[in-house]
Amino acid sequence: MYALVDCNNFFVSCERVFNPSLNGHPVIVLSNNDGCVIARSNEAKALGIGMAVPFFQIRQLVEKHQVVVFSTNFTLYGDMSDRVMTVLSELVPGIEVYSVDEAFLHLRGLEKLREQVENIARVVTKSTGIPVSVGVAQTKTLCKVANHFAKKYKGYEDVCIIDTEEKRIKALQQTEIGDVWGIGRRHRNMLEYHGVKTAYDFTLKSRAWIRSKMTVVGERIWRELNGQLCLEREDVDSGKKQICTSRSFGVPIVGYDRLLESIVALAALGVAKLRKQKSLAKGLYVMVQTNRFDDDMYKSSRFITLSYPTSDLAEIAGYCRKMLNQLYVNGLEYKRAGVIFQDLIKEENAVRDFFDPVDREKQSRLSDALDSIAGKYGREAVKIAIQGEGYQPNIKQTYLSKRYTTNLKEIIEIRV
DNA sequence: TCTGGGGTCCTAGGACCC
DNA sequence: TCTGGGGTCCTAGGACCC
Repeated sequence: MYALVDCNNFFVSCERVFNPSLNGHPVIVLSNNDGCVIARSNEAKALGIGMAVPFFQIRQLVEKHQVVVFSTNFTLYGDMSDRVMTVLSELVPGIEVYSVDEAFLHLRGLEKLREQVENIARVVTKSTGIPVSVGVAQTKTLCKVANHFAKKYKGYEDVCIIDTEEKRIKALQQTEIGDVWGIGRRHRNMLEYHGVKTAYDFTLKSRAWIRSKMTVVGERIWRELNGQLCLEREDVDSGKKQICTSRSFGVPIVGYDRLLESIVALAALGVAKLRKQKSLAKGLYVMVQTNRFDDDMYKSSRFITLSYPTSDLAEIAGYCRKMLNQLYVNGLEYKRAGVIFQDLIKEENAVRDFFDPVDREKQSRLSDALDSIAGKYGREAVKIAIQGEGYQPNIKQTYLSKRYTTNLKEIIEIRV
């Protein structure tokens, strides 16, 4: 049996841990640039504040109901996520971290299932302050269904278990097709057009029909809902397959030099992630874009395959410049840019090439030195010249909370 | 005025090879 | 007149997720 543990309103819950007076009040967390809503407390949901709604559209509502607003604080949420995952991994034989606020657990046998799972939830909340919901079933997709019920209906007390055929059918009959994991807006419309309203209707269609309409992706969902496990264990050690760093700019960027600085700064963030998982990139992708809500939006990208895989920022910055030369159109206001590293390989699998013009040993020693300085003094301490002095992240964070758990200067204060 | 960021997986279709 | 066909690799883009 699998269990899906999902942190309730995760980012809001993180803020509440350090600010318990927020309990019972409507709270929301905003995306980068304070652009739109990415987390809501139950009270905020009850006010009708939707997910991903632009902040400016709900300003009045926020003022009227005194909704407490936070800018996104990923340093804090990332650290809290690590804590939750650590606690979970100590409680069960196997864990697959699926996202910042969710993990699939491999349960210990079937005995006292409910007791076992309730205990997991209790321990997590007690040791981290984060409330969770748990869905238990035979397949991951059914766990998602169960989790949905655990969240939706008070009666389950945060734990829903689907362990009989009867419960499976009943749960699927009460699940709208659009709420099934893996069914997005497109497929929902298509399925509803064909009379498939619930998850149960979906399972009654023939496998061949599903496959012809939705490829193997749909077929997997169909099998999982029917109780056949097909989303197997993820390879935990594999690391990310691509690393993507992109930003929207609060203030648009004009001019080649500023844009290049921003792109290299994004590449620097990506390189940090790349080096952390000890990978090298063979493919590099750079993207620039003007305002996506304009009719005449300009969006363009370039991809190159590197002759020699690397994680060296100076070298990558050189490629960024080459690609930007091809992408750049003078006079535009750029609102967004991104750098993606693809075709990642592990450092230890890199093959030294006789014709490689770069001394990789030396380059690697330099990068290691930079990493260790960054480790002590922060990523801002050392930069390469092309990043420029003037580059600011250019991000609005009006309602930022403190980094309670990772920065000594911002540690929680207790007054008595 | 103001509209996120980081991922995964799959397919179609072109290029190229034998 | 008749003008192969199968395999593989690559890339762009769709769809979805949190």
